[in-house]
Amino acid sequence: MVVDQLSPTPGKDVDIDRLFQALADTTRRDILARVTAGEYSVSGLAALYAMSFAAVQKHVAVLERASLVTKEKRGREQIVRGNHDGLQKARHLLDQFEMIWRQRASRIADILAEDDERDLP
Amino acid sequence: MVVDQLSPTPGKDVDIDRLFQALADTTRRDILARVTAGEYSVSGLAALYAMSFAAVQKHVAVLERASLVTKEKRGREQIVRGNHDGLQKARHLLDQFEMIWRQRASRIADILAEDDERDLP
DNA sequence: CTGATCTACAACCATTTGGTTGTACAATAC
DNA sequence: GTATTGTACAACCAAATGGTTGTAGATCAG
Repeated sequence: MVVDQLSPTPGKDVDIDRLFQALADTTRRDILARVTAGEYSVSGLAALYAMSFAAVQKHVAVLERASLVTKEKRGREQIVRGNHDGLQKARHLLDQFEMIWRQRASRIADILAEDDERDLP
Repeated sequence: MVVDQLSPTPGKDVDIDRLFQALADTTRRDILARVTAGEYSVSGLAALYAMSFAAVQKHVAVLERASLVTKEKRGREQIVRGNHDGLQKARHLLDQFEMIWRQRASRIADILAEDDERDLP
């Protein structure tokens, strides 16, 4: 039975830091949702928000560095697409926390079960 | 059939920003994992990391503001526990992105299906 | 009571972040 | 050809972040 396995890799995990950091902004989450649903050029995205083109460009760069998005040059435009793998990685991370939670719950259940045994002859 | 429903609530969602921001740090994720698995006092947590007590205290505060953790005073100690609801909220958010992805996939499937219909008499 | 422990909070500092404007260049349109 | 569009990138700025030290208040142990 595995008892303790909280941080298999101790040390800064910059990739995951970047992943959640990228998700920690409303504009970036909105961009991610849009490019996940369909294709957008950077300027097409920029037209949607009340901020400069450069600002949107930076947001896309943050998403790209976090592997949540990919860019591909098409003519003079840069097409942005959602990257499913990046998303799944984030989801997987949160699922691990859910697992830890359930492990704790079952450990508590085990303790209760041991109490029951003690009551038996 | 729902076609477009990317941002039902336009505007800064500071709660979700805080949620992912809180998750975007290795130390905080480690703290979260530990207090999700069991109980820790703030000083008990502080003993685990190569940084000052005040720094850990701040990390716990960030997790608390993000509703990922709760604190409860017990004697002179402050007990930190994982908050399952906060975690589920984050997971739910990523599940929504997964949904958007699948909607896009099925929309593409629909287009292909329409092509098939055109081929039929 | 005295001393040790646990916590809270302020002040400070370096770095990062989220935004701006401006410049430069490649690809398209006319 | 020239003009326009889409992008990249630098320089700058205010605010937030992640860390420090120091001070002060509660609570517990002897």
